[in-house]
Amino acid sequence: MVFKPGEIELKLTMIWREKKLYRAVNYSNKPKAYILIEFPYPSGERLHVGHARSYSCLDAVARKKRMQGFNVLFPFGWDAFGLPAENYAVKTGIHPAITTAENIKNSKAQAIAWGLSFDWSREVNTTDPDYYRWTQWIFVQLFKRGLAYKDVIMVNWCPSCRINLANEEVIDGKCERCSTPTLRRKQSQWLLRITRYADRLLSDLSGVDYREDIKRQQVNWIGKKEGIEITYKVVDSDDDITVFTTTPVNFGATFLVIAPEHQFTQKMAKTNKEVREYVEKATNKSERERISEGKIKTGVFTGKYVTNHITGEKIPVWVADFVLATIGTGAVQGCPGHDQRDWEFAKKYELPIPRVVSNPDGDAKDITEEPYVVHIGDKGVMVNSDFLNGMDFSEAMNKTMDYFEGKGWGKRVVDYHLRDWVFSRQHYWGEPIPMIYCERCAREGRSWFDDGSGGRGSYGGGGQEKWNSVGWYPADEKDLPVKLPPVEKYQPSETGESPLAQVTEWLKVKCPGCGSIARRETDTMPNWAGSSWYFMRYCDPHNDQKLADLKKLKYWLPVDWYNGGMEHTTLHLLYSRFWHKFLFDLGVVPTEEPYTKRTSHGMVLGPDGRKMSKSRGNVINPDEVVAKYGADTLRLYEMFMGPFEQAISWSWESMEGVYRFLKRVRRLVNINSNSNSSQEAKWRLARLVEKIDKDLEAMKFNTAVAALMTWINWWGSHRDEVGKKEVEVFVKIMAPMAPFLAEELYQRLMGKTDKWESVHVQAWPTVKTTEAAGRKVTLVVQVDGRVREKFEVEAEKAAEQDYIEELVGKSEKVGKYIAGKKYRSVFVPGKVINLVTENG
RNA sequence: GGGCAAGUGGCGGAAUGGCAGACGCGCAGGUCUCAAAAACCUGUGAGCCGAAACGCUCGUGUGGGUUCGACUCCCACCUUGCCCACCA
Repeated sequence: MVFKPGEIELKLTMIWREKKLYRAVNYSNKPKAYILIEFPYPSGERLHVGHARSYSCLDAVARKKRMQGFNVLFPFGWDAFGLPAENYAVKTGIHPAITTAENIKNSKAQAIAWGLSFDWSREVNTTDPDYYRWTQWIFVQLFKRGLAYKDVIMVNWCPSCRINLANEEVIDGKCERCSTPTLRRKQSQWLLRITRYADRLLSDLSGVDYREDIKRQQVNWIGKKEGIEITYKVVDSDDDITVFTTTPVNFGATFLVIAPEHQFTQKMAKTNKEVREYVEKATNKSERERISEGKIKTGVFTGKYVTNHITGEKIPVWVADFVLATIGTGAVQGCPGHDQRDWEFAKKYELPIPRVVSNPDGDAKDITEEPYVVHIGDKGVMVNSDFLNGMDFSEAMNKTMDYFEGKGWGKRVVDYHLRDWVFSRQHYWGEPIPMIYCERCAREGRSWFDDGSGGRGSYGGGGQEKWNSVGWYPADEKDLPVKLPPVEKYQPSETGESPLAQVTEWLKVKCPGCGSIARRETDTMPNWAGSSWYFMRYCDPHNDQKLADLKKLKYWLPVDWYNGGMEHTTLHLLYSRFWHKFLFDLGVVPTEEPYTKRTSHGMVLGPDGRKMSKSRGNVINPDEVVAKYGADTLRLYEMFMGPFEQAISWSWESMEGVYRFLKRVRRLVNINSNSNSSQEAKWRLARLVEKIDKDLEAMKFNTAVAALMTWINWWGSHRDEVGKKEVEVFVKIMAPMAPFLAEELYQRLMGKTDKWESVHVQAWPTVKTTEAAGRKVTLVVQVDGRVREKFEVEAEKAAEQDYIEELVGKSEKVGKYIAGKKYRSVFVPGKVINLVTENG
């Protein structure tokens, strides 16, 4: 008998679609379950086996929950803006919208063929103007609340892609996409003030159920640090320099170092040739060069001094490129005894290295031979520090902050590793940033903020504290979306301007402020924009009045379970939490946090154990698997291959094993003709139902499949013991994992009836309905911790110590070991009895 | 340099305080067959005793500890993987 999954799967797909089995119903009185998987980029390569893994697993969860009586929302869509389509357009001249539509069509066909139970009526596509209208609307709200602002910043420029990259997109000094070393250059960019939400993004983590390592990564990325900003006055000058520190080592500060980009450096460069030359050299270096030069410290003395408040000593001010302008205040006080970089710098330029912290466990080396590096939380006792002497390192920090604040030398501040989000891209295939710049208003000092009733200024206060918004207006909300116009060339210009800058007709727009001719913003949004709120749109995907109706959002949000890649833990997850909190503050969404629970899947590696890539030739095509073995085999194998969160290599042999299993199930069900089941069959099945339910919730898909296999193995050798009713139960619990075969077998079991009913809308079997009496367990007898005997007893009896002791007393085997010895017993009901002899 | 995770048969892995190696792959033997494939059955951590059964010892990276009992908990170390990183 040859098992040909293809035809049957196609037939069932058609029926399921027709019956609309997977529709999520707004406001149903069933309990809701919103299960979300990250929507993919529809690439020309289509969906790969990695997608199949996490989709299959979460689909099994969604299907099970549906059978358990939940109103399940399990939606899907496309994160379709992105470089591949644009690069393809640059090469071929074909509009990205055309390739994107084609790719979506193909990828969607795959998802359907895999039997994923998405509610396709809620499909979203970030490149659809009806969708990005609301992405733009959110940007406008951010602008109006002062959370979107323009600033000239150093950006990472990829000379090959001709695009500015966010810091997050630069890996090892190289472009994330093409691995070309990036360069630094200045550009005016839109930024989102995510830092204003840093505290809430951090503290609200305590209320969500994210996997521990995911939480930790978010905490580290936000990187909250408490410290003190100390302002030093430059001797014989009106200038001052502010440093940030988290350590109480002021008695050991023997110099100051400032970044090449620092204001005071720029000022000195005008008059000091050495400084000028150093700055030029340093700023021309690419990020990559700076990193690769690593530990070799270079610097130049400015010729200026400041006075160390606490020691009264004159200390020199240096410029060095190991100090980064974007971190802290762009200036540090050098405490060479207790910081690796300061120590190397002091060694090279022969600056004094005093010790102000001692190691309570004893110092091995002289401080000029080796620094004693301490951070808050480390062990350390203050020395040579006057009133701090003898204090613990952390205690001394508190004392120092109080003391400096009291003297007016500095103030306590909280600093974050998190930076504001660079939101501009000079690309075509992205959402146009819906802003308008008017030269005339700029000249005359007008902006959206001081237009109208005057109430806007208070919103704008936050925005204007750091940038000059004059001349800027958001597009009128009635005019959204600002649609992408057709262009002739998709390539960004050499100057780094977006391709949109060439579309003169589109550029020209009436200024909302003064009515004269103004110019549209030509930058587009980054990839992260559309994906920052898509889970809201699924709740109400066709709304043309709002991004989604609040009542529907109240019903569906928060997402109960969100699964996605570990690589999105710091960026996408943080960005979408930020937007969600912002929209919560506006009253647009009903909850503070978007996702109740977040999990992550592991990668599927090639058979050689390495990441799949075209160039290595180790890519497994899921379509090939489906064509040859059927979708159920693909699904079940990807669940079975190993722990969900772990990276696993593809193995054709293991996959064959799963295929064999499915064939066995089919045969056993088809040849079964018993009407009654044995007691053992019943309790085994009851145990299986419980196990599958628990394993799917705990994401232990591999052991869930193994449990199905164990049952089938038992059935195979006890064929007379399984009756029709139990076969039906088995088919039902298999349905979430192998939906096609389960449906086929269920229909055969039901026979021809007037009313066709899918297995996937049947109630999930409960232990009660399967009559789980008479269950046996193995009780282990140990003597001094070693296994000496096993009893097969009924589950209830296994909990009775007297009964077990009696059995033990009768056992010859055990008797051999305890003969003539006194012992006491440790009894664990249902599991083990350990006889501990007195001198054993 | 920092953070996180993980080390178990020939391989992927199971067991998270109570029978170590579930389940699958692979391998060996067998049934069916003219033969092969498929399918099915049996065995499969290492070692010892033995004709066999029964039995015994060792065994989850290394060393220590807690416990009646440790792959599981604690301490130290070694190794690997991933993420972050001149973060003041």
